[in-house]
Amino acid sequence: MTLNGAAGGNDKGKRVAAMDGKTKNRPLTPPPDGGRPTLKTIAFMTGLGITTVSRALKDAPDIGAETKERVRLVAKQIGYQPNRAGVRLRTGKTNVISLVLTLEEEIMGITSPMVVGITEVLAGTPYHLVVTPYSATKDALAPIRYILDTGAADGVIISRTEPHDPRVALLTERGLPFVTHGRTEMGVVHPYHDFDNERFAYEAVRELVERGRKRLVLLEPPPHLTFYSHMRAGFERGLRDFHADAVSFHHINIDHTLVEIRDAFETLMRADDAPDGIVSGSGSGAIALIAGLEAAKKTLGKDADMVSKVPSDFLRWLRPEVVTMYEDIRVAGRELAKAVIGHIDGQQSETLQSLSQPELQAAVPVSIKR
Amino acid sequence: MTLNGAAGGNDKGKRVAAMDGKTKNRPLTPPPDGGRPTLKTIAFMTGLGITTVSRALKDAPDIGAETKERVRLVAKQIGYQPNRAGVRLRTGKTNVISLVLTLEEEIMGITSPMVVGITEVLAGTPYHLVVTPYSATKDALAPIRYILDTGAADGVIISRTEPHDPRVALLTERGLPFVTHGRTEMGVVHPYHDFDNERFAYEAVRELVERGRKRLVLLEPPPHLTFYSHMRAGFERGLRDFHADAVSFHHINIDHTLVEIRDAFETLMRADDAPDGIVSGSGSGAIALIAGLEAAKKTLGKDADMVSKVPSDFLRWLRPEVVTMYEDIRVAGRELAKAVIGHIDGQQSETLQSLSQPELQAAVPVSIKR
DNA sequence: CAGCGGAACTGTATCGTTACAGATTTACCC
DNA sequence: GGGTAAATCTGTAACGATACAGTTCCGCTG
Repeated sequence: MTLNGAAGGNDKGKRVAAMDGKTKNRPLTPPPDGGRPTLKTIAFMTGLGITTVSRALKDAPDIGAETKERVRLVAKQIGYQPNRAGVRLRTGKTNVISLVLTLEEEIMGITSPMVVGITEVLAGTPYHLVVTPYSATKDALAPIRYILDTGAADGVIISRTEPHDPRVALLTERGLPFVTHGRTEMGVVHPYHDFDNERFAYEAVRELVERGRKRLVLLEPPPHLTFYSHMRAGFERGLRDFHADAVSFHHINIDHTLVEIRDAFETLMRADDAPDGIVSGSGSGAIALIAGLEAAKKTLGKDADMVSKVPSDFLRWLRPEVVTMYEDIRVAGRELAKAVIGHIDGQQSETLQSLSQPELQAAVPVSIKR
Repeated sequence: MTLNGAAGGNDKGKRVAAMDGKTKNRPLTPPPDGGRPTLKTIAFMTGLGITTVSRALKDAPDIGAETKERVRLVAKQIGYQPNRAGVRLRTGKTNVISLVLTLEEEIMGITSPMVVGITEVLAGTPYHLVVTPYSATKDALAPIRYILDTGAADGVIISRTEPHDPRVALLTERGLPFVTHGRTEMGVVHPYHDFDNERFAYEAVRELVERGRKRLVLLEPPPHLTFYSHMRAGFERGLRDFHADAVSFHHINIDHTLVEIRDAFETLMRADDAPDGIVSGSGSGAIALIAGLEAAKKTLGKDADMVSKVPSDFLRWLRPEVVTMYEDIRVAGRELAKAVIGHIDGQQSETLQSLSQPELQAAVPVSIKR
């Protein structure tokens, strides 16, 4: 291999551009070392122009096959990684996915496994996960506006959807890719992942009726959230199909504090028409219900049975008499991440919708026999 | 107010720079609207140079008081927010704090309240929180190297520290601000926040001995983590001071699965020299211990008492007979965030160290009297 | 051999910001 | 009046990447 001039060699007889000394695209000076490599570094090492290197790394059609190979090799050797700020400034692409969370969303820690699931998927991509919180007591639109106004992310993940969700309307209108954890009812087709709460409640009723329970109560989500109606619908369909009655508990929902839930439920359980079957829409809520039931001097499994949706397996360890249906939040996180990326990549929203089914949690495995 | 030329007015008789038409710093054309405002927008509106606007917003000493006022007013009116990519490219400042997490760190969801605590503090700053995961089974240094190599963050939060932690060594050597959740023993002074596990174990022993327990067992952290020795030290100091004996359970620690812990503990509880007092270093571990104890046909509160460290209040709702000491992870998140920012701002590391004390959790409040 | 098309590569301008080195004006002094 | 310092403002270049509009050279055609 021959070397022609200061620039790197090229022994295939190709012409070498004139070096008039005023070029900036063909770096003649080695980049100051110590810093991380840039396109300039590779350009210097290969003797190519910065533009060529950039295009070679993108596999552009107007770059020679051998050149691409050389560039890729050098880039890999020196561990080149594109400067995110440079890309972002020039192209607007942030390579950021924003997870928008309520600060209050913290009961029973739904966030942890979700973040894990999301990052598992993002690990194989150039995307970073940025957590953008908001106070539920304030404006849920604020973080969305911030992201839109500052171009802070390429995609957004939101949860706690409402049937007519202003965040979904805004994001759709402004064309920013997003995915929701939960569905909407706005006639807008958008990516989502959801847990089948209708099915959950229906199966819960079936389970309770099979255990001989007839007077059922539901600890439901707050009415403004979409999955409220899903869960209620499943509950009521179950009541009809399996011939059971509902006991009213509408003044309390899973967003109430544990103490509130317990106190209200204790009152209910002391009433003459106390329920004998309980469907709990949340794992932490279930704990408060159990406490209320026991405060009313009733016994779980005897005076009443309970089916609860749970995000972990604590309840089944501590109260195996509760029937638990597992909602895998980690999987949800994975699905959500895949869906936003799909949306960013221009896939059809219809293909980015998924529903996960409740799984009846098996009993804790018993290892030691006696 | 008079207007001189296309540029905004200035009626105090100050000179107006010659407009030779080739300037780029004094924008003569309105910025393309629809986009978000930049310094150029403000420069156009005020008739000032871009540089002046930039310096005015930073309150630089060489800008007139009235000019600053005008610039600030316009900036506020049009909702100017600096472009992060521009700043980052030019200055290297990312305005990012990176939370480095193990994907496996998920038992009992320590992450949720931590993320909430951190974002609560960051909300009042220009910092964003980026979650950077790694697989504990692989190289814990990988994410640190990534951040260092790509300049991905201004500050880093790490947890699960070891006495000689290579991450701390690397970050210190490379001068990137960080804070650890947990201490180290390397002779390196660095910001940290930690829970006083020594005190926790000591007080736990006191509590158990006061309840008449004499043969105590500790469910400890894995030995390679720093707080292992803290907790052990507190436990042993307690044994000495309060005259109790230790029952060995060293082959199991809080990183084992719940099933492993339960099975091992069941075996232990069936032995002749079974313990009568239990100190659990983790809330989820406590659940497995309870299960093991009950599998061995023993009763909590009768055959043995337990004190556990917990990050939430489930255990006290479901098993009020367990004495729980609360570790407030949300507060930890806040402290960690404050400490990294302090470190970034150049505060002395010594002043950025804090230790939170275990609080004996009060019983669940009883509201309904009968 | 002029002309032309295509392959392969390159220069320039630009995104938004800031460091740095001027530039202009005014005030003031001898 | 000339010189100087202080106050205030401005232009240019640069950070790293990319879009776009060339440029160079080759082979081929008529």
